Order: sequence, then structure tokens, then C-alpha cells
Amino acid sequence: MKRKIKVHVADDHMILIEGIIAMLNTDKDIEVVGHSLTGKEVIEWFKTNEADILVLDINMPELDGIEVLKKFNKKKKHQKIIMLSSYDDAKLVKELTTYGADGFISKTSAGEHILKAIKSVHNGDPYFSDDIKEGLFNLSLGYHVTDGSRPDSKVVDSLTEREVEVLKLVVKEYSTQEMADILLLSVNTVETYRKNLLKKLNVKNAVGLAMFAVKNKII
Amino acid sequence: MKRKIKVHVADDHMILIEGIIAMLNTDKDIEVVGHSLTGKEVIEWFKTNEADILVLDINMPELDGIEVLKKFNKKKKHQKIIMLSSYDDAKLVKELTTYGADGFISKTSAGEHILKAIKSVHNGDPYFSDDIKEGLFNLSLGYHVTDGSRPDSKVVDSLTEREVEVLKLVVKEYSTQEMADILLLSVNTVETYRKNLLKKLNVKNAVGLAMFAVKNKII
DNA sequence: GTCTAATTCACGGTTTTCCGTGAGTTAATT
DNA sequence: AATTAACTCACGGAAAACCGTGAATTAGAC
Repeated sequence: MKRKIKVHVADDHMILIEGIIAMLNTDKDIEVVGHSLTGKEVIEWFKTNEADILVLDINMPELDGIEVLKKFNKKKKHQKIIMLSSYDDAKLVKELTTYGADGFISKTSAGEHILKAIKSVHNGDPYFSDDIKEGLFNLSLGYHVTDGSRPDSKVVDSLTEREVEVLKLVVKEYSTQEMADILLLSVNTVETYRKNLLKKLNVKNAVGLAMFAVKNKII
Repeated sequence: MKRKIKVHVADDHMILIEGIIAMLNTDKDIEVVGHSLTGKEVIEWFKTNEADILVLDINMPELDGIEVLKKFNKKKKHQKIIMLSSYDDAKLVKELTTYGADGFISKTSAGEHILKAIKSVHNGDPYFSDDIKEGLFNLSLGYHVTDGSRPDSKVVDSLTEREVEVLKLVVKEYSTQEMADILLLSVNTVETYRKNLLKKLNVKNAVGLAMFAVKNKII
């Protein structure tokens, strides 16, 4: 008898986990051997267990999917990892693949894609769901795709003092000119900080900055 | 033979829909008669179809669950509505019930809860999953995270439907042009709404709009 | 049937934001 | 001594936001 593909599913929504398990169990070549509700649980589980494939949600409390991915990458764990995302985080795909993700599926896609992805990835071929490919395409055309907004402490830490100062003033609805007056800087300088913030935080405009500040409690 | 409970499932994640359907189909008293990926689809579907229960996700593109709920409420549709939320939006529950929600389930809870909820609600009893109850409990104890500022319900109420739609898109970092494309309006019209919002909410710019939205949970 | 609120659109003009790119200064680290 | 990171500033151009004002249409309220 052929050995089944062992899969571990991680997502903070139990309902979704159950759905995926139900679906995967219909396939005779696949066996779900475990599941986790948080990133930490994933790490714990893999300390004492093994799986061929890890289906990993990006948005999870405590330790998000990306952090888990990085940790696994660093420890050179050998199982394949398929990332699950709530929206078409096209922008993330590149970053994730460099961190060792083998596949990427948007939750907006149909469930059979998970099946395909698991088999494809198990065979050594990377897999990306159509939405993602489309997203990448749009990205290359310059269309913007909103990101799934994950609080990222790493990014917060990367901000310099001045950048945080500017960010706080942006949230208070000040214009660049007003900020320059307050901080006793030239308008150009404030603009530079603003630009750096947009880039670092990967948002489109001042509203994105404000929302980031709210999410990360820089208020 | 007893008539089955007809259910419609709405969520922007196809995978989740499939999971829920798979689960509900295991119950002989329940029949899933339709599903939608966006709020608009829900509205369209119910124009020509009927269901006893609508399982409705809060976070959906185009028209979110709350808007759908309000619309149904206004039109005095008779089917029961169970709201699905990604996290324990305890704060929302009260608001939602006043808008006619009959049940509230967090996706973090196990799937069997949906089954329970459907049967309970179908019998006329409201249903709230445990996480939600716990959240409500904590709320009542005052363990809440938001700042002291009370949402200015008067101002919120003064906003028209369209203005709220625009506001939500502003928060998502869309430009006027993009909003016009999404809402199928001219750029001029969207600008008008934006201007009205700035005036009504008495803020200086888009950031002010975003912060208002956050404070008043129009997100 | 009038009035009002909501929705829709237009136009011209000013200000601000956003973008890219380059570059000098200081302070800390290697 | 050399490198790096943070801080500072400049310029030019494109895009978007902001502002005021006016107006047609529709649907509901009185």
C-alpha cells in the first residue's frame, strides 16, 4: 500500500480547519495528521511530530504564518510549506518564496486547489493558485492589491525615531508643511520621511500610514 | 418527510464556504441551497430565491455583511441571519442584534457550532458562540481596549449609505479614481462624497476620515 | 403636489501628496 | 580608517486631494 501524504493544517479559524480536513479526507492519498490554531502550536507540534506538508495560514495570533515560515527555514526543516492567505497578497509571494514557501493559495479560491497544491508540491513542483498569479500579473502592471494587513513588529522596529515622530503627526492630520513647522525641519525632509514610511510600511498613502499606526498602537 | 432547513452561506473565502457546506450536508435536517462570495451576490440571490437561514460573514468585499444585514432589516425580509466573524467582535454584537441578527458565531469556534446555531435560530432562539459570550462578559467588566471616546452616533447616523461606502473605501487606501471604478460612479461624484464627509465629520483630510472610521468602527 | 434628502455629475482652480533620485553630515560600529 | 545608519535637505514632475459652486434626477415625507 502506498504511503499517504501526511499533512498538517494551521489556521486560527477552527471552522476552516475542519472544512479543509473534511475535504482532504476525501482523497485517499492524503492523511491529515495534525492541526494547529496558532503559530506557536505549529512549532510545538513539529518538535515531536512529522508531516510532509504544512498548510499554513498567514494571519494567525501569537506567531503568524510568516514568522513560522522563517523559523522553519532557518532550521532547515524538510517538509514542504503551502501558505494560505485571506486575500491575494500578491506582494507577499516573492518574499515568502525566498523564505522557503513551496506554494501559495488564496482562501478565495476553491478548495480543490488545496488538493492540487498538496500533490504538486509533494512532487517537488511549486504551486500558486490562479488568483495569486493574477495578482502577480496585476502587480506587474502596476495595479495595487490591498494587503492582508498583519501587525508586524519587525516593521515597527525598523522605524527610526524621526519616522515615528512624523507618523504620529500624520495620524493627527497634519500636512507636510505643518509637520515641518512643528519639527523644525524643512518640508523636503519631512517628505523624505513620509516617503520612507510609505515604502517601509508598504502602504499606498497617508491613510495607510494611519491605519498602520492604529494597528500597531503607535498613537 | 420533514422539510429541510434551507441555508444560504455567504463568505468571501470559497474554501470556507465549501467547508461549511460539507459540514452542513452531514446533517439530514439541513440543506444548503445557495452560497455567495460577496455582499452584492447575496442581495442578488435573495431577489429570486429563498432560504430559511442566511449565514453571513462580516468581512466581505463590495458590500460587507453588516450592510447586507441592514438592507435585509429595512426590507423586512423574514429569513433568520447568523453572522460569522473572523474574530471575537464582541463590540459589534449589540449593534448587530439591533439590526436584526439572530445569531453570532466566531470562526475560531468549532464547526458544530454552526449546526447548533442554525437549529437554535430556526427554532426562534438567538444563538451566540461561547467566544462571543466570553467577549461580551469581558466587555461588561470593562476590559476593553478602545479609548474613552464614545462613538459619535449622531454624526455616524447623519452619514448616508453612499457616504459610508466611500468612507470604507477611503480606509482601504483607495484613490478617488479607484473608488469610482469600484462603485461605478464618476470621479466627480466620489469627490463630492469625499468633500461631504470631510465637512460632516469635521476633519482635515483622508487620514481624518480613516481615524473617524476607526473610532466609530465603520471598518 | 410640494419639499426635502439623497444621489449623481461637472468644472476650474489650488494645494498637497506622491515619486525618484541624489547628496552632504554626523555618530556609532567594525 | 572605513562602513553603516540615521538624519538632513533639494528639485522637478505627475498624480491626487481638496475646495467651491452649481445643478439635474429621483424617491419619500408631509
